[in-house]
Formats: sequence, structure tokens, C-alpha cells
Amino acid sequence: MDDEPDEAVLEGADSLCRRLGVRLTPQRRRVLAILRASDRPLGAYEILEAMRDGARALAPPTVYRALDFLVEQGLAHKLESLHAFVGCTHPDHPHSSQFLICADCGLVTELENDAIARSLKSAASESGFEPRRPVVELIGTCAACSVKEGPR
Amino acid sequence: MDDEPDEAVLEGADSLCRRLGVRLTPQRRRVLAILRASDRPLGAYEILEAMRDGARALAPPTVYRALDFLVEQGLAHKLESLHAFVGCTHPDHPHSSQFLICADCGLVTELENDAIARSLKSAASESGFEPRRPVVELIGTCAACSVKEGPR
DNA sequence: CGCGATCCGGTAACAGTATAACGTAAACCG
DNA sequence: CGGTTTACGTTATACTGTTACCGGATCGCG
Repeated sequence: MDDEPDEAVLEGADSLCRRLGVRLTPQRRRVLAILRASDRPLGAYEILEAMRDGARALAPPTVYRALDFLVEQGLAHKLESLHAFVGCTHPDHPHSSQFLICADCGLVTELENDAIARSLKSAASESGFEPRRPVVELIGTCAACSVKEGPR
Repeated sequence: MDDEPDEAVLEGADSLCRRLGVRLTPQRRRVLAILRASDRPLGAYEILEAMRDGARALAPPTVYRALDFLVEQGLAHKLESLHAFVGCTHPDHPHSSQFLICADCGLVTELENDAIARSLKSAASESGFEPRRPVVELIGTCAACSVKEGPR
């Protein structure tokens, strides 16, 4: 059992932000830590709850601001179809990712598939469209759940 | 006053539903008409507003139920990143579509690109994932707006 | 026809997600 | 240091979507 690979990840985030010239404040770092510690996507209000400090509760904008920052820097992703957020599994380099979301067990897998990225990019440029933020989420059944439930 | 291509579209929807053995009730037909008459995605509450009949206002579930139906039959699509809905531009055959969403002017273009669909499907099956509902939305700048604003 | 099953839609209340607007403090930079 | 920008706390509120319950229409069938 590991002494937190988390801490290493967070230090990676620190150095990434230093490179980008942006500030990974304690608040933002904490939100990132919560996301990374979770094995599933978290809603903003779940994060809010996880951040509460005894009786003292934070307000939504605090968490939304931190999330905006993390998403902007590529340290986290928003899953539009779930209204939830995940920590990025490989934030070190810029990338466009895709998500496989199991409707049955909630498992989310982040892909970084070049063939998909390329086909998107080329379809967009055929229309003269300049993509900025791709949202690619496949909702379906993961391998484990397909087996469990049997082929339909 | 109307030779509206709309009426033709709605009749197409009628016959599609007959084929599918489902009922395109007046309520649902009306929501579809509103979507098709709009040149941009509409939120559920905008549709609600468009459906209001003088002083008499409908309640949200009415519209959400109609939208659920339309989306299920492929007559409309939900844009997850906008929390909004559009009428489908080619509902006649089952298809998985992709959307180009201009963050600047709001223009939304529906694509039906096989290369994208194939690359998604193959990436999914590599993971043993069985896709059911694809969500593919590219947020960026459309051709017209790219020109207007100039290359950055 | 009579009867149950099912589908559709009206209504009230509410749950969940996200933002606006405003103020204060801390960090950065000349 | 003084001015500017950035981050964060707080209140209130807007927007999006759902639960639960009910009555009426429609359909299948004996």
C-alpha cells in the first residue's frame, strides 16, 4: 500500500503551474487533491462537502472557481454529461481526451486517442471550424458490467 | 401563410413515428415545431416560454417529457455542453452525430461523420466498452467568426 | 359493451447545478 | 512604497431538471 502517489501528482501539478506562470494556490491544490483521491467523478457540491471544515462551510463559488482554474490548466476535466469533474490522469502535456462512462457502475476511463482527435480535427477544419474545447463522452457499458449483465 | 418547409419536416416526423409505433402527440409535435423553427439551440425553459398560451403557463415536466421523447426517437438532440436542445436535421435514419458549437455567435452545426463514428467505436471496443449514447461536441469558433475576429 | 392496463399530460413542490455582484485581502510589479 | 491584479469569502439568486401524485384518454380484450 502506497504512501500516496497523490503527493507526487500534486507536486507535478505544482511544477506544471510554475511552468505556465499560474498559481496553484492551497485552495486549488486541495480541490485537485480531492479529485485525485476519488475513484469516480465528483459533483461540485460533493467537493464542497469534502472541503467543509467542521461546522464551517464554504460557498459554491469557491469551488467553482477552483474547478474553472483546474480545467483551464488541464489539471482536471469536466464531464458534461454527468455535471461532474475528474482529475486528469496525465496533465503533463496538452492533450484532448475522450471519456468512456459506464452508465451501470459509474466507472469513467480517460482515453487519449489520436485517431479520434485527428478525425475530429479534420472534420472541423472541413467546415472551417476552429475547435477550442472538445467534449467527447461515450456513455455505455464497461467491459466488467457487460460481462456481469450478459449480452443483451 | 405557410409553405414552410417546417410542415414537411413535421409530416416526416409523423410518418417516422408511425413506422416506429410511437405517438407523436400534438404536444410533442409542438415542441418539435418550436425546435425546428429556431435557428439556434433552445433551453427547456425557453421552449416552455414559447409554448405558453396567453396567461396560461405550462410546468417544466411537460416540456421535459416531450423532449425526452423526441431525443429518444432521434427527432431532437440534447447539447450537453449548452444544456439545450436542437431539432435533428436528418432524423430519417438512425445515426450518431457530432456538433460544432461556435462559442462566439452560438451557431451550431450538426455533422454526421463516419470517420469520427468509426474511430470512436473502435477505440471503445479496444477497451471492451459498449457505447450506447455518444456525446461529441466541439466548442470553438465557426468559419464566419474566425474571419470577423481575425486569427488570434 | 365493460374492464383493466397503459400511456399521456397537468400540477405543485422541490432538488441539483451554477452564477452575479460585491467586498476584502493577499500577491505581484513598477 | 503605491497601484494593479488576482484570489477568495459571502449573500443572494438564477437556471436546469426531477419527484410524486392525479385525472383523463386510449387500447386490448373477453
